[in-house]
Amino acid sequence: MVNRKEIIDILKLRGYKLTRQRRAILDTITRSHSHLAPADVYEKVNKRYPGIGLVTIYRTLELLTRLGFICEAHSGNSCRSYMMRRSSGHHHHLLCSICYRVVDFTDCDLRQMEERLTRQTDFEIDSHLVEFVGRCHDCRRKN
Amino acid sequence: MVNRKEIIDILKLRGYKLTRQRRAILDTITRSHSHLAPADVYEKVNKRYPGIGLVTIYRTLELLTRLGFICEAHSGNSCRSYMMRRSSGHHHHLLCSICYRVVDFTDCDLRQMEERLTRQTDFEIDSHLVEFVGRCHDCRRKN
DNA sequence: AACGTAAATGAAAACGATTTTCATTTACGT
DNA sequence: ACGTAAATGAAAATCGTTTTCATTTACGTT
Repeated sequence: MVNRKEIIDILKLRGYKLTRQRRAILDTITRSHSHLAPADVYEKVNKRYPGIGLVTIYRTLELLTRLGFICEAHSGNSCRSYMMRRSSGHHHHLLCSICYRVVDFTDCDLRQMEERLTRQTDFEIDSHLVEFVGRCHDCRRKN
Repeated sequence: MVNRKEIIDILKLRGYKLTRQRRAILDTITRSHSHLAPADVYEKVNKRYPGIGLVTIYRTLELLTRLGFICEAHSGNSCRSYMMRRSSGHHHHLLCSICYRVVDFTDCDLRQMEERLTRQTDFEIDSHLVEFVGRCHDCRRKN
């Protein structure tokens, strides 16, 4: 996983300014282990660093996604929620539907499936989307 | 796959009225082999059956989803696009990113993956989302 | 075949999420 | 400390979706 320090270095390197707002958003997303919709990020950020606009949240999320530091989830929360990219390479997510916690996993057997599908359908497969949704240990115990 | 006739019978049976609009929308979705965002459905429907409102499209898509006749795609087109449910049981989609064609596949090895993840993370897994995105034979040839 | 009724529709308004615009502020190299 | 281009915030615009409500329609009953 890329840590906050490294991200800041890369931002500098690429000529992006290190603003109070970007620090705050990075800090918040790094700290959280959930997948967060833009509005969630806004709320969380403003608790610790008041006065940061929603527009800036959107712009920063867009930037961090473009640079590959965060990635999207499709199931659960909202159809467009973000979380830190913890594993740098090819990986997928396991989402808790109660606390929005995210667990990454990298070892997927989909290559075989992909090859089989390519053979059977003559598609040239470019990408795949895999997410598991469940309830984590802690949330199950609380219910 | 459930055909148009069967769907109409089930609608009647459950007390839903068979309106011009519902017929038109069913006809259009059944005919198409792509995944369609609500706006796409609206456009297609109105080519053949003019004068059907977008609101009705939304309501009918909601109904057909609730009854399980159509299902959603998350990748590609829009984060919320619909297509006929062709296989009735557990299945997944392979989407063409150019013509929006959809191919269903049922045999996935995810049970094993699910079990492994359950063991490793102590999540109780409720569902999974799997989609492959690629370019189909025809679209590749055209480029 | 006409009637009555509840359900379905359409138009407009409301709504929520996201994007654009533009004037002001800020980070950072000089 | 200064200058400049980039970043921000507030407001407006835009887009997709939902709600409201008056009108229309499908369909069971006479």
